[in-house]
Amino acid sequence: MTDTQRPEARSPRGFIDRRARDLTAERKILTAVSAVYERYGFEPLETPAFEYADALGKFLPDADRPNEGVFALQDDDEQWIALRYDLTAPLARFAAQNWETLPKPFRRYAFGTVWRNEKPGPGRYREFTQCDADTVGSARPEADAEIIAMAAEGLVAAGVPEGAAVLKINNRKLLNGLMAAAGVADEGQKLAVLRAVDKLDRLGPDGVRLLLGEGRLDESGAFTKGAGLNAGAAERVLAFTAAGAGRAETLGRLADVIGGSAEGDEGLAELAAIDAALTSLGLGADRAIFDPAVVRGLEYYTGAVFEAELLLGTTDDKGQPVRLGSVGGGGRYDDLVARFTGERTPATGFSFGISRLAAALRAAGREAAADLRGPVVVIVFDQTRMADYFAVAGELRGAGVPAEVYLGASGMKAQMKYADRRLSPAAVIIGGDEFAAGTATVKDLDLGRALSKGVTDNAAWRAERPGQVTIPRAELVATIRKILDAQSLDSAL
RNA sequence: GCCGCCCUAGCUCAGUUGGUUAGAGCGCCAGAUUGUGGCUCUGGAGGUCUCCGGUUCGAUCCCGGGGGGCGGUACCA
Repeated sequence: MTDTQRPEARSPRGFIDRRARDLTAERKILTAVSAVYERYGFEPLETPAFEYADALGKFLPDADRPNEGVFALQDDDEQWIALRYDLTAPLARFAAQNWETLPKPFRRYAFGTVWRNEKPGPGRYREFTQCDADTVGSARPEADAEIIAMAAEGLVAAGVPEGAAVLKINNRKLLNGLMAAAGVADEGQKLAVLRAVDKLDRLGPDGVRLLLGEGRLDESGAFTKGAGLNAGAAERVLAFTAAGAGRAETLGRLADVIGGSAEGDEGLAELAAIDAALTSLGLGADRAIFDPAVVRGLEYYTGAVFEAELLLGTTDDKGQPVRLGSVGGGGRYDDLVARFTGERTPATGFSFGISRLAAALRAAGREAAADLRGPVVVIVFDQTRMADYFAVAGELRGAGVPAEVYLGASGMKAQMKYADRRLSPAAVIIGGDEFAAGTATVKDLDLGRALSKGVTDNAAWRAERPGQVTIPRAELVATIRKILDAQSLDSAL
């Protein structure tokens, strides 16, 4: 094979490899959040990674652009199938397909990988994990409130300290009512207003004012066409987005701004009911607030919308402050199942972006050091005694201690280095002396890690053999157990 | 998608106003230390200077295009 024929070892754009550090953290979050969902009475459901493209809805592949937004391919029966881009659309399909036999309302949670064929950015990939819970078949605002409460509890279970995250709640009907009152009837104009409001956190009121009016010229020189509202209507929209305060107080302020549109009043009533339910579920304004500036996606939400925002201050690899922003979101989508059945079916749900949540927690230094632990390494001192070494590893494993026999070809020095690099708590050394005496030498690597900080002289360091004890073979497991119980990795690192 | 910037060793980056042997730090490997990781010292390996084409006696450097990355913007279920 020549050089030019060799493939380059690289992962596709927007896709990343994730190692133990990330995976253990994500699994923990997944397990914790799932447990919360189950405690609220949601049953697990797994649906396929692929769906027929028309079932996914919005991004229908056509001959020209089959992969717009989704990863799609044509099956050998000529039908387009596509990788799911979230867990809600497959749920809508499942609910429609099995509606007759499902207990209603149907409450399920699901987690899994989703794929989006779009431009990757920092912390934004084309493949990631979501954990999602939905109630299908209940129009009650309490169903929304319960989803919100569950999301708040999920955050705590995932390791977010109380007070470090907030659920922001809004209702599409308010925005619709506002626009009706402001005289916005054109659908395109409505969308433009929603997009403008969605940018409030990034551009501020002045930027949004421009986008509500004629348009805005950004620093790269690109011009974004605005919604074309007149000044009075634009100010009315801005006043609406600024109405956030305490939950009850926000409701009062919004009532003033929206002023009696039928749809707006409906939205207000729903929010009032959500407020009451949240209060009885024990969620105060420190954990769930009304924020009129929350928009979420444009397409399918019909009522309440929610967003989970992390408030932890964090920095990236280079020490730059990072805005963590949203780690999950959801809302009410009363029309999604109707796409299949023709019958309006109320539904509401919430999704966590697990990878993003895990990355945020790691960035905030909330990662448990125990996640990084390697196994106890049994040093191969004598190639002819492999059976004995495997017996030692087996004994440790039997006692529930992760352990492995070194399977490389290198000498003892390299084996010690290997154990160190794996962040192993201990190494087991059994050589000629130990075999003869019926003993084992156990080296506490954590202790060495801690002591090494103050060591400058290599000869003395080696002579001392810190944390190393030779004990009767029968006491091996107990000795290792003692080292593990000390959990000295934190102080060693 | 559009606009701008960038791409030299595994990583972070020097450097060559186009000239023949391209550098550093960190990391990696080995020895000092015959059965012992982290400190120190010594040595070593590692580069088609992102790729393809053009200009040139000669291109890592100049020009064009591709790819990848970063930032802004648009979109974001």
